[in-house]
Amino acid sequence: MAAATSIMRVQQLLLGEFDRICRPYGLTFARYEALVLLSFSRTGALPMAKIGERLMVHPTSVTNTIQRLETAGFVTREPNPRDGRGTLARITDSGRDAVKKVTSELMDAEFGLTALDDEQRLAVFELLRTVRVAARDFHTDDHEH
Amino acid sequence: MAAATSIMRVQQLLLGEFDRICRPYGLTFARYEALVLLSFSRTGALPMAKIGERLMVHPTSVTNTIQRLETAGFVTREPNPRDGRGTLARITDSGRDAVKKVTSELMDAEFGLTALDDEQRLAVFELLRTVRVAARDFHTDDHEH
DNA sequence: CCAATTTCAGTCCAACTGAAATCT
DNA sequence: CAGATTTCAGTTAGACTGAAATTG
Repeated sequence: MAAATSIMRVQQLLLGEFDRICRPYGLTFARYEALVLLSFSRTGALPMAKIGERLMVHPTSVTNTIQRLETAGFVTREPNPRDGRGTLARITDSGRDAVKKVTSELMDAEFGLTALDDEQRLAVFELLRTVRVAARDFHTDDHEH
Repeated sequence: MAAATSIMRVQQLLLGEFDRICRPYGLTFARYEALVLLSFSRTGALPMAKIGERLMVHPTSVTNTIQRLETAGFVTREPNPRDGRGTLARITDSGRDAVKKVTSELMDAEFGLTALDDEQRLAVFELLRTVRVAARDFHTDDHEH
């Protein structure tokens, strides 16, 4: 129980710090995550469904997130040329700029894990990677109703 | 960054499983946490402000949480005899029963960390304890005043 | 008077459900 | 046609702000 509680609590601490850093840029951490995903994609654009799958969020949440990012000028929407049903979200130059600035600040804050050295952070990552791999095994298909 | 991302993601996985277990009892994980805090207190009752401090939640969130737990019959409210400004939330027998059942189910689910053995869970706890201590999230003075 | 405790009214973000529109 | 993709309307939980009432 102590391990699970610690994860919940540290996440709360991290999210607070991340949101504090994101706020001046008109972002929340959830929106920043979507921007990062787009910034790392090959073409700078991804289908809405793919974004939801990668970030493990509900399709309607993707619509909401992208709509807010579009209002802020950080992404544009365009029809998916390869699937008439779909929409692509594309990161703008302004969006890439915001990602760069926020990421830089997050790195300055050492991602909220200032209390750990590099080796300890790696240990956390490796331990939790085991959990994530196992969880994906149990949720191979999220699309059933 | 990978460590921070892992913590965020595993928390998401854990919270989903915890909420799924809590739901049949009319609880969310946040309300369950408040009940656990009360169940472990010496007298079964705590001031609202103390609950918020321990769970690191806003005073208005405590009011909201306790109000819902009261509606469900899991806590009662009473004036704080030691401070006329204050209110005590007291866990009921029904609340203790719910905590017992949910905790039992959480233990059966191994707290969502089935992929880790005992030693690994301890490692996670120790690493994250360092982070929490730095963030002053550990209350070594466990006695109420 | 000032500070602390709690509550209320209302806002915001995000996850969700159910349904609809559009397209494969 | 069935199935996939996205959006819309509305609900819910929770965190927050600002203000008020009460009391120390």
